[in-house]
Amino acid sequence: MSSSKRKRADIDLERRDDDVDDGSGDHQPGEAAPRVQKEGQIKEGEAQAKEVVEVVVDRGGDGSKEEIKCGTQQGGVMEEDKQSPAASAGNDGADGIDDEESGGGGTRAEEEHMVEAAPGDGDGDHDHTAMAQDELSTMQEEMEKMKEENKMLRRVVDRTVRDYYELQTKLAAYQKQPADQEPKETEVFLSLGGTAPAAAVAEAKSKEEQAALRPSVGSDDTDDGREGLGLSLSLRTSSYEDEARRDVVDGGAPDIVSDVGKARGYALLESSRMSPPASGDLAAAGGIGSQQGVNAANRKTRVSVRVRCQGPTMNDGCQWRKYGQKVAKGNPCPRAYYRCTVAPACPVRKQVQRCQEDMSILITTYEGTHNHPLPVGATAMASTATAGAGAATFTLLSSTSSDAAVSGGPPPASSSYLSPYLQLNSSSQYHSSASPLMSGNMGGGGAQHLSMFGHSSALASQPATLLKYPWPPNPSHGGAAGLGGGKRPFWGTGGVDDVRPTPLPDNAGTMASDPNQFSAAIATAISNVIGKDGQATRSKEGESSNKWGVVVESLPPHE
DNA sequence: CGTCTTTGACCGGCGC
DNA sequence: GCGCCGGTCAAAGACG
Repeated sequence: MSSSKRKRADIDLERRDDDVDDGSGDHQPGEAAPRVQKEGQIKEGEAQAKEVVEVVVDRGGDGSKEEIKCGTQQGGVMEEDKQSPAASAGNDGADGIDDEESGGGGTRAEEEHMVEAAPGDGDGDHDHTAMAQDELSTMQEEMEKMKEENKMLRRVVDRTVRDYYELQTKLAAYQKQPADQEPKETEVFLSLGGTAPAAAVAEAKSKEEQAALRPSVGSDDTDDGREGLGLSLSLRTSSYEDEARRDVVDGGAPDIVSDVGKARGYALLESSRMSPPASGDLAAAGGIGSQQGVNAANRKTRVSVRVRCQGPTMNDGCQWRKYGQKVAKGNPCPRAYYRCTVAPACPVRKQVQRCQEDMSILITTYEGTHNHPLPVGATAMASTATAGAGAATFTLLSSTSSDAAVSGGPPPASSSYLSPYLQLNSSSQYHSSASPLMSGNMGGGGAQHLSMFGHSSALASQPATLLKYPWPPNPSHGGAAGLGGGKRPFWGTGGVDDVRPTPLPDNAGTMASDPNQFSAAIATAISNVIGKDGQATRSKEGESSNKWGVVVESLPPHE
């Protein structure tokens, strides 16, 4: 990753901080439970701040200025403000309007005041007055537009929040179903991209929702393929075999690819749990004499992540050893098999395969549960472990396409269902912290489809400070530090030292600078949310906020 | 020299 | 029972 990219991430981060302050007031990180509530409460006010954030996201996501204008109008103004200081006179006013608007103000009088004041800051020339008037009228029009958009956004957010809570309830109920009553496994599809996976979209109800929502959310976009980053999550039941097949099929879904083709960050997560692992599974994993025996248990937990990635594999923070490669039927691209080498007996494996339709998309499927402390940077497989263990840990992780990877953070103790989204937003310097436009029903047998696509980030209020320590500040996560076996740091470039408690901008920038990292983080987040059982919502603070290893070791007996 | 990747062979599950 | 296919093993080679 280039230094320029990193720098931009830092800048965005700062901006975001400001935005958060403007819009959401002061949220304290780590208060996840109240946070959930807060989401609903601030949703209206957040609509504005959201958009600001969103712009930053879009820009970062595509790394081009053009992308920026795909954001909301407010965002565009903001961007101009940033990019061309020369035009700061008018833009400052616009910026101010943004703030006023978010605060519920944004009246015409205020607007005039702003605009007139701006030139005054310059030279105060009378000739500029006429120009200012023109500008004023233009801005008034923009304001009207913005207001309309805001209304739409608020409606969307309202609905989203309602849906979310409804869904959350259903999800909890669903996850509490006894394993033996669940012959089918649950799949979770998460996609970061312009659109939801085709398979997921196929669900009628979800489709409806998306159809209804997308226009409103994406209305600001000037180009279709660039809806920026979207996040969609679907949950459904299916047979294990089907899932395996879908690994290929989904990847090949034309509509996905087409959309993905333009979205920088894309990830699809697929989490499967045939049934909760027996309590002995981990023990077996730990003692793995025969991996075969363990595999059966391990396979109960599968997480598939699709990330647009140029490298042969995405760096998810763990160490892997390739032990095989095979050309799977239906996809000419060979599938590589990796084994976790963090611990000698770790049963976790992953399969990496390029998407047939879009070679730039890497489909990584993690399988199994780690039997060792995980590097905080571990991505989906970490989540797998967590999910399998039923622990409510969420982590942000990184996955770079090549070397360096910074990872995400120790979960806020909360680990509430919402936390991932919050995390998502908190870390989405570049990626859309979309308003979780969740739709669909958990209806029996049916597919649940959660989609968070688009632009506004209903959850943007989450303080960026959550990212301050994407890794446990506590060196005792030594699992991570030592996980490389002393060979290689999990975070490529600088080794462990580099990633220590560096303040927010650094790591956040790193993550933000790599869409893949973020995608993987999201995947992990969602995976965790889905993977954990209902119990997870209780958020066993001590454990979940501890390190991964602890989580793994504290498997609920009933699991 | 140790570690990792490559690659062909082998094994087990599944469908016909 | 047979063949296909996915997954794994293990020897050989590559690399630092």
